[in-house]
Amino acid sequence: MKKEMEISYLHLNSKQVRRLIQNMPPEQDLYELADLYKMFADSTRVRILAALQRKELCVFDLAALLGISQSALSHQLRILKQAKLVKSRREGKIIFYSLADGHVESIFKQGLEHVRE
Amino acid sequence: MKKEMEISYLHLNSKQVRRLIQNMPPEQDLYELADLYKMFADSTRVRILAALQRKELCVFDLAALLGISQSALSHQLRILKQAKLVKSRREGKIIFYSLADGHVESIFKQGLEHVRE
DNA sequence: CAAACATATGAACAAATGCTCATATATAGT
DNA sequence: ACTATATATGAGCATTTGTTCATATGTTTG
Repeated sequence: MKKEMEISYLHLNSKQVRRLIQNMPPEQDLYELADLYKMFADSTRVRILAALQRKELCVFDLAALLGISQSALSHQLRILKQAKLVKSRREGKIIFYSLADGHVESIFKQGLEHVRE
Repeated sequence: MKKEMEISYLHLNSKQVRRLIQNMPPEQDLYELADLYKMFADSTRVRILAALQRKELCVFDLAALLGISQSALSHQLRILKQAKLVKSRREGKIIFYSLADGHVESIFKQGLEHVRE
């Protein structure tokens, strides 16, 4: 009987690796995680979210503030809304966007901490 | 003299919006933030990072574990390494990869919390 | 209702991304 | 030195992504 080895190399059948597989988050969660972070993976969207951290803003102000076209902004807002990261409310002609919940802010802050070392 | 209005619409010159701009994180940080989250924005990379959360693994085991080609994995590991999210150490022919620091884990967990509501 | 304003959307296109295939590099064993 | 093993890398390709341009939708005002 060989005794257990401590290396993991080519040990896909060993207890260690089987346990590792079982302890991994469900595949589904990992795909959703990637989808969530995709929202933060574009500088335009990150800048939008950063601006909305302070207060709600209308599309026109957001576009001017970030220096991007109304159309590009609108496309990105739609994406962020589908991902439930922002919400909107209408007031007459104007539509105000704001962050959907606190998670966005905490994800944001966590990332900044890492970036700033 | 008009008195201050409470709506923000078309108020790019107002105090409110000027303050908002000043309070935003520096542009540079936002670009780096997007680059950081790009690493988490692909399901292959997320799965790699998830596997490495438990323990270091060699390329061969990782590929088998995740069911992806050695080449695809190697390309992604290079990307993750350049982003300083993983590190590697050689032991003979074998190269073991592990997470570079605790930030990866906390970013990971934070995202999962959001995904799981 | 017509005109002006605020935002949304579809098509088209360029750039970025992730994979595969073939090949290169590095190490170990004989 | 030769071969096998483990990992890395470059080129090519298909897919995805973000933008622009033109146009559509919705809302207020005269």
